[in-house]
Amino acid sequence: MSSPSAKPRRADAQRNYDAVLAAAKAVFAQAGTDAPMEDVARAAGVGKGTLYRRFPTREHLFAAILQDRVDELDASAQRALDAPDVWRALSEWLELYDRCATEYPGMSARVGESLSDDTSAVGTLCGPMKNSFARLFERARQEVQLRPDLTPTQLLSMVSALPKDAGTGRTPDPYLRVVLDGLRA
Amino acid sequence: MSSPSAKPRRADAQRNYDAVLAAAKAVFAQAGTDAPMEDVARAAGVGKGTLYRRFPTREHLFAAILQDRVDELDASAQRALDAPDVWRALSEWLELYDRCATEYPGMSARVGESLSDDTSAVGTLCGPMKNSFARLFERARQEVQLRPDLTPTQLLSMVSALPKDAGTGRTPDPYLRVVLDGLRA
DNA sequence: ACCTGAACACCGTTCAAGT
DNA sequence: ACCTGAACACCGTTCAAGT
Repeated sequence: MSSPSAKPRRADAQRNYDAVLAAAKAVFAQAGTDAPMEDVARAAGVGKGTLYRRFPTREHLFAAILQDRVDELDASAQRALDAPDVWRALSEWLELYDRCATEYPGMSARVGESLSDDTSAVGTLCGPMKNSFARLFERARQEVQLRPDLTPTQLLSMVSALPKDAGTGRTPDPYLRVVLDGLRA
Repeated sequence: MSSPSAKPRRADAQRNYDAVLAAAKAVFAQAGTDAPMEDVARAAGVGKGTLYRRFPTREHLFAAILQDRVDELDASAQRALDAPDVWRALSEWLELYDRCATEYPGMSARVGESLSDDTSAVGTLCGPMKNSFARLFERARQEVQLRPDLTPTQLLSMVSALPKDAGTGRTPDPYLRVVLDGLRA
């Protein structure tokens, strides 16, 4: 979809970028989003300086990790605009959104916090997706009564902040169901 | 209500305990729950060692800070058991709960995470309150239809995790309204 | 019994030296 | 242009020395 902000050029730099990204996914999936950056560098087989050169902050790393997922969600929201049952499409999209970072402990909560900050790396990454979702949300308003006191972005923040009970991969998530039911005016 | 776990005996120790607690409230209110422990010690006018002697972990400090509020909530839940309109009482109690730590940025999210861990300081502190709330919750079930797939503690975790939009002290919180509406089966 | 602050450990971040 | 790891900084945590 959209190209990552500024990919490095040299071959070894690209290799390191990829290695760090892959290592970060593995480390954060296993040890959560608070895992030491040092562990990521080691797992990638690069020096700490290289890690920081490619990803100036932890959050830049998160944004890179989420890139593909967010692009998919963006595309999915656009497709949903033409769905016959918009409420159903909205619900299903939110189920996808709810799961999109569950393999990284602590990630969803972080996303929820930075989502409405457009200056943050994750906030910037999510800009297009937020716009697509907002359109879907507004269209859903025309079909079903949605409560008027919640913006689309607030809804996303709320879903991101939902507890993620370990183990119980129950589908659909009871927490999300509360939100979906409560969303209707 | 219940007495704090193990208060120190000597006068100076007691003074330090109180000073640290007061300082922690001020510092965490101003700089959030991630503020350096060092800042708390300095604000209290004690050495770092004294802080750690009284509060072995950051979370013990949180538990001490929340003590009074949680006791009040506990008492309030017990009173609510006799309310004429239990659903209304439940709603109002959850509004209190929702606000109970808002002056400390990041605190609610932390409470939500440790709430179901009975071995944690905050989880232990909240034990009695959780029990009182569970009774209120079960009584509400008899009056109104509540969704069956959510335990009382899950509900509390969910409310604690709700985004706290800075500035807008809107009452009642739109996020909580979503939860309350979505709670009815 | 309790207090203090120096000492240690850990980790995020920077940067001089090297390729 | 990029990589590396030593160096620095910050802060949580411990503990020897002192009252």
